Amino acid sequence: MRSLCGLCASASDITVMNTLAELRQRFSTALLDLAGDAATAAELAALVLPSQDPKFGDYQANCAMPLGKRLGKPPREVAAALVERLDLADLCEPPQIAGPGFINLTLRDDWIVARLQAALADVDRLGVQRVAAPRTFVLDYSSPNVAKPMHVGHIRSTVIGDALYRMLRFVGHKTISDNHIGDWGTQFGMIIYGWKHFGDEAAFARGPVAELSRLYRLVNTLVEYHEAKNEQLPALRLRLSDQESRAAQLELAPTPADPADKKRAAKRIQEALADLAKTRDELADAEAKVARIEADEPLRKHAAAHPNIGAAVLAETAALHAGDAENRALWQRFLPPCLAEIDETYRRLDVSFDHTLGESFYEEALPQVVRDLAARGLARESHGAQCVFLEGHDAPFLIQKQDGAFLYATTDLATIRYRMDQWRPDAILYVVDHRQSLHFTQLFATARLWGYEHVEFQHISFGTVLGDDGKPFKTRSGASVGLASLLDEAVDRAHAIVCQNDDARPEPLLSAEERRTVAERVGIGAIKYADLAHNRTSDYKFSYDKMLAMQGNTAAYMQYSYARVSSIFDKGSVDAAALRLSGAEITLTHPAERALALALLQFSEALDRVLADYRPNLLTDYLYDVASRYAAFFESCPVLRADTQQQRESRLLLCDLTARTLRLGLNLLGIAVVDRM
RNA sequence: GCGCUCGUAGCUCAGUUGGAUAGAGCAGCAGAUUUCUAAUCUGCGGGUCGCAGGUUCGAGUCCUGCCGAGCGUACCA
Repeated sequence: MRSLCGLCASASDITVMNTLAELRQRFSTALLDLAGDAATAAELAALVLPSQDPKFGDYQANCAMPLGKRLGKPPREVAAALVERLDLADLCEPPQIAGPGFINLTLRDDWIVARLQAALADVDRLGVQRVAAPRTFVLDYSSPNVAKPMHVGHIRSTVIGDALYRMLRFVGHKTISDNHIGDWGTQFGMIIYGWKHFGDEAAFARGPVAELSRLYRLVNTLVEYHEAKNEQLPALRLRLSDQESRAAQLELAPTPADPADKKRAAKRIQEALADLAKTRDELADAEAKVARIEADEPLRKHAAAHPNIGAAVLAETAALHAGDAENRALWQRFLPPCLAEIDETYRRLDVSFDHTLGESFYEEALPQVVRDLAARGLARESHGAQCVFLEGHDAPFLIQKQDGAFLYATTDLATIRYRMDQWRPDAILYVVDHRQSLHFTQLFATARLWGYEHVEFQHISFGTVLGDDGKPFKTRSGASVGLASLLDEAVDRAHAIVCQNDDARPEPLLSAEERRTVAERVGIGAIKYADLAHNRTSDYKFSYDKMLAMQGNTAAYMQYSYARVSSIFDKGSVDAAALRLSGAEITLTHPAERALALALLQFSEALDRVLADYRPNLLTDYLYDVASRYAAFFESCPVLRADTQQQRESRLLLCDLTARTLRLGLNLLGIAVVDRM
């Protein structure tokens, strides 16, 4: 229960100064003698929420219904008693009781304006307060394998992790990002083996990473070939014949008389046929893979010359781990260019890390981890492996293999110990795809048994990036898509769109140089925003057309909205900074002004919601709402041509705050804006 | 077999500890441009929220069962 409380307190108690928090505070006070105790009052006060429909006001309190039930009184009566006790006169119009006992709240315009003026004066933070009790967060995200190029699978972890890092830091927490790269695994065995047998010194000199990825691909192909030929094909053929006879048996069995049994039998046949079809597909794939290599003369020769390549690669890896001088030297030589390559991708993505402590960093600590867990009776031997058996799990958590090698479980445990010793965090967040949830459940359970009880471990899991066919995003030939080429494609498409639109103008706005800058920001932004705008836990379909669309909830639309607002200041030769200091005031007369103002007021509430459950899409939703309201305002409220000087200045202030809210919000998501596009 | 995630408009997706008449974009239809950037905006049509029960003042949201999809499930990470 205590750990759950720790969870609830997590990152969400951000500011007592936002409107929602202020309302809840006032309700909490008013509820105290109705509810009896402070805890119940706070719980009920949490039922004050933004209204979902403007006709119910700006906020609504839903607490009278549950409280009425608790007290055995009609909810409307309770609502009336509550309104009686509320001290909201400076904040709201008189509360309205509606329906079964909803209390609808409409903010006073002067209160909204006062808040916005304060936000305007706060250049960097737009009035968002820092948390009262900062916590220390370690964020673990991106974590690519360095010996192979980053691919589409790294987008979500990198982009979501970076956005959470930025937001947590912005609201005042201490944040430490640590890129747990894979720099010590089998993939290095592959390139070491590849270098020794197929390496090309001249090619390495020309382009080390290209040469190393060639070696990686070549060795991987050969390993997979022998695996397919020697293990997969026989196994699949065996399984196929088993499944064929089972399906035949089921089909021949007499149909049961009982309807329920009959249905079950039919289902079993259906399942057997589905299994059969799946096995046939797998077999066909494996056969095609083998055939492809045998049809390629150079590959066929390599394959024939290296029949035991799989074991040999593992031996090279083991030699590296054992301290073999030659392999260590090669590792030392290969690692820097690999790191430089991924750094280039991070530079383009505008992502950086405080630390990059990969698997190799923990190599020496691993034996001690196993000894320590065994000494405490947490780990024991089973089938020759060292295992932690956990309640509620059939399979144990393996921390050392039969052959003595360590696993990523071991490294993760060593990493936890290092991070706890070094940084004493309150929370460690792992931004890793959902398929690893069992691993993290076991890892966290083991870490707690190991003594790390008072730290919040969170697996920030996310869904898969899918292609058009609804299957994991791959190239036509089935290879994973390289991240660099993905970014190139998005930027190229963005460039075409930018040029097309700018050329269509009577007077093109942008130089060739500007077009390239805009395309880079729009293209990269599109990929990041599409990722962040989807619910973290669901899969989503990757589509360049959708993410680069100008309508809807996309980076391009948000960036365009920003550019449109900015252009007003250019067009009117208005110095926004000077205007802010001029004593000009916001006045809300038009409904569209008020709707925009209300949204601008709620920026910090949106951040609260994001960090309560680490869901960046709640910020994109908010920003899209701001942009939509700005569009409505822009249609119906002339700014530069306003009726009076006072109205002109008021509207310019709203524009200024809109622009800065969009820019800050996008920056917290790791997305850059442009002044013109 | 067991476990986790999911099923919302023709398509892609939102939906805040359970809140009032379930939203957005695309696609379809109808409009707005001598422009403050139309790369835009406005309006219309479109839903048995997989199915069936249950909990309650109130269920897309929680519980149970079923149907369907994906993922995981002892020595890869």
